[in-house]
Amino acid sequence: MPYTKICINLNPFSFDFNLLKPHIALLSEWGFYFMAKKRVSIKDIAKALGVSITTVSFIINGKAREQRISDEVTQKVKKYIKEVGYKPSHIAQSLRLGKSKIIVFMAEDISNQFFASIARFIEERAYKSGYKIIYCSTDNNFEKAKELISTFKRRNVDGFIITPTPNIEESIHDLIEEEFPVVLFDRWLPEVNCSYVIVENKESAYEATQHLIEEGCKNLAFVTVESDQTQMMDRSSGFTEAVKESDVNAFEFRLKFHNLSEVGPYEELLDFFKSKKEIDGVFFATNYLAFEGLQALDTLQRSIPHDVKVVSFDDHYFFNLYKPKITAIEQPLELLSEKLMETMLSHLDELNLGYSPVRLVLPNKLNKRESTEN
Amino acid sequence: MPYTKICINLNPFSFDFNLLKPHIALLSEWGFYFMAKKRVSIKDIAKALGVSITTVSFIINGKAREQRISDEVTQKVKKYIKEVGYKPSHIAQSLRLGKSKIIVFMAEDISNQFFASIARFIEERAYKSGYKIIYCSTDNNFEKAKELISTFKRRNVDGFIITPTPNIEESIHDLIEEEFPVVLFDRWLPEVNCSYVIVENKESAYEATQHLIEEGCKNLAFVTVESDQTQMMDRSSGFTEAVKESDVNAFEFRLKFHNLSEVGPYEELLDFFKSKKEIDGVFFATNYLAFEGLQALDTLQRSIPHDVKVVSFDDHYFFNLYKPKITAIEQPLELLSEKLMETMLSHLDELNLGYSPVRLVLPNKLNKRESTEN
DNA sequence: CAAGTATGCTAAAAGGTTTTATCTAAAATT
DNA sequence: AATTTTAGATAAAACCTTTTAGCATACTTG
Repeated sequence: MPYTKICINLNPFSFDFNLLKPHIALLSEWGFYFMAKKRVSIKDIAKALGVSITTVSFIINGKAREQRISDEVTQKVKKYIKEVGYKPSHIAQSLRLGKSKIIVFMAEDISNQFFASIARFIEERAYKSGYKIIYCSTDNNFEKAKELISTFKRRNVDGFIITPTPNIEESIHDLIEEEFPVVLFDRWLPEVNCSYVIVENKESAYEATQHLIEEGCKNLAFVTVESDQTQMMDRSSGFTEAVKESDVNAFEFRLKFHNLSEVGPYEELLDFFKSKKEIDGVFFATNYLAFEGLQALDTLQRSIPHDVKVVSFDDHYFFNLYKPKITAIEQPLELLSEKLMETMLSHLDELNLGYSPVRLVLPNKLNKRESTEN
Repeated sequence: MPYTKICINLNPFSFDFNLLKPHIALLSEWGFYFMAKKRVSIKDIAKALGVSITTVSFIINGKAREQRISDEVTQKVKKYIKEVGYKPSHIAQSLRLGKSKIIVFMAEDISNQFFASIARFIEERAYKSGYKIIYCSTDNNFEKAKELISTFKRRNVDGFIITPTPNIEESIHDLIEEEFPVVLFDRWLPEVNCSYVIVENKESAYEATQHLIEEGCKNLAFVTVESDQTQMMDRSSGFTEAVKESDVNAFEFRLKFHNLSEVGPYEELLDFFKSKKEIDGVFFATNYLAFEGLQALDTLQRSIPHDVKVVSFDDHYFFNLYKPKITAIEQPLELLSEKLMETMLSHLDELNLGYSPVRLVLPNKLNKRESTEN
């Protein structure tokens, strides 16, 4: 909201607009333009009403009684504020109070359904508490995340909700050292003493794998991406553990990291399934992999669940729509978001009280679907 | 980033930490805590280097030469800044300059794939230009949107990107009057002279309907929601026009607005399709409706594309994955976001130059898929 | 009646920038 | 020699709040 530097302050009670008209006309001819409405500040209110800034501020902040401002003055000020529609400048408050009431939400990719859903829940909760959310996507790229963290520090954001990228430990550590509230999610950093909210990756992977085994699979595949982040490691070890406990064969297939220009995961998976004809059960470590894998299996005419049984981590609307329906591990999105914000807000409340991290691991739900064979 | 009020400023060049140790120990015993690192301000730099704040500011902002600051001083300051890792406070800058470098993205629902994708593209573009994005979801609710706009005004956001809700005209009008840059998308407001970026709803609906007719459909259904917003009206009129030009029957089915608690669209659609057995072609006005409709058709055992041919507005990853693949109108998400930000940034540049709205209507792409009958 | 307390309000500092106007000393021009 | 220009820097205002400390005046209290 820009306004010209030449600014005529008008007392709305004592001014005759007609006096001004010829001057405005002249100014307009000179190429100036006239701002009818300058944003009114606390100072303007004080001046207009002949009281001090302090008084107005106290009244605005509900401290009138406490500060022994007379009812008469209080009413006068309140009335005027309503009249001119005054709203305090959030920026000035931020500067004064050192709080911006902004939380940053650093997702891996905000357009991904999982993160977008969480974004929605978080937004809801944050706005209720007077916080706004700035989002950004790290692409799981360390450099980018580091850069983002640094620019957000400058913005005096009040807290960080982050899906940590690889190698980000030091930046997170610094953040905590500087007393920024930080909550990680989806994955965590064993080397950093930081709050996080994650799900039972290992347990659910174990359960899902067992499910495949119970369904009679003998040759299991675990399809994942090249990553040593906790969520992937845990899913992997859940799978491995379940496999060890029974006498089935297991294959682990790690997709290379993909740039969009390279050959896609679909082709890679096609090759993989072609080369392992014996596979009769697949565990996809993410739903994205599952979507690609399902296409590959379809191309190869392996029917689900007859020839191959499939389970995916991270449920999706489509797994229920797809024919056949696909069994998947559902993460408790709403609860997760709820806990994320709860943790964040409690950290924000307890600033100065020292840092005691909260670590939450939430249970998932295995939605078994292949029995519902339509 | 809080710090205690008792703050000992240390000149990092001339202080011996050992001198301080016993005092810190004592303070700690008293319950104080010690901040190793206070955020350094421009003032600290000036004091430490024995120059004025102005000088430092000029150097930081690349105006050293212009303001005839000697190279000697410039180098000294720059070196020191690098040493202490000084970064200007964005809040203070915002206050001073009246710009927050924040754009707000008001979507109908940020967790919806369409909006989430746009959010991602917009983010990319914004960050490149030094802007951050705050998002929020209006739920297409007028009250909520109005409230959000008002709180964002206080935040001195620099611009608004909005999917307008019904009845929001006045708020948008006020926003423009107050010289906030505003760009609408997905739909627009005929009564407000405001920039927007939308797609060719009518043209594409016409084309898609024609496609159904060409494929031999004789009894067409148009499935939409109760809404008089432009995007829906245009899709509807595109359908109607195509129908009029040929001799097919047409049914328009408008779903009631749903609260989550009510009976779902699935049941409603089931009833609809049951009652109109002659329908052999369906145009869904949104992909959400299509997903629900596909399930209903599946339940009724109407095979696609044999018994019924289907087209949906707004393409989706899943339409390509579904069996059979579903024909859909693909909106140019990336281009749309690109134009959205381009418009916004140009408005931000041209502030003060008066308001000349930009109106863009982008073409879609009809992805015909039922021929690919796998 | 002196001392203390309650009442009603305000001045001024602080928070961190940017920018305008100004200042001094030296150099260049009359 | 007197005047103007330039180089090199700076003081202070402005952006808009919140909050601490304090100032009169009027009322209690011992």
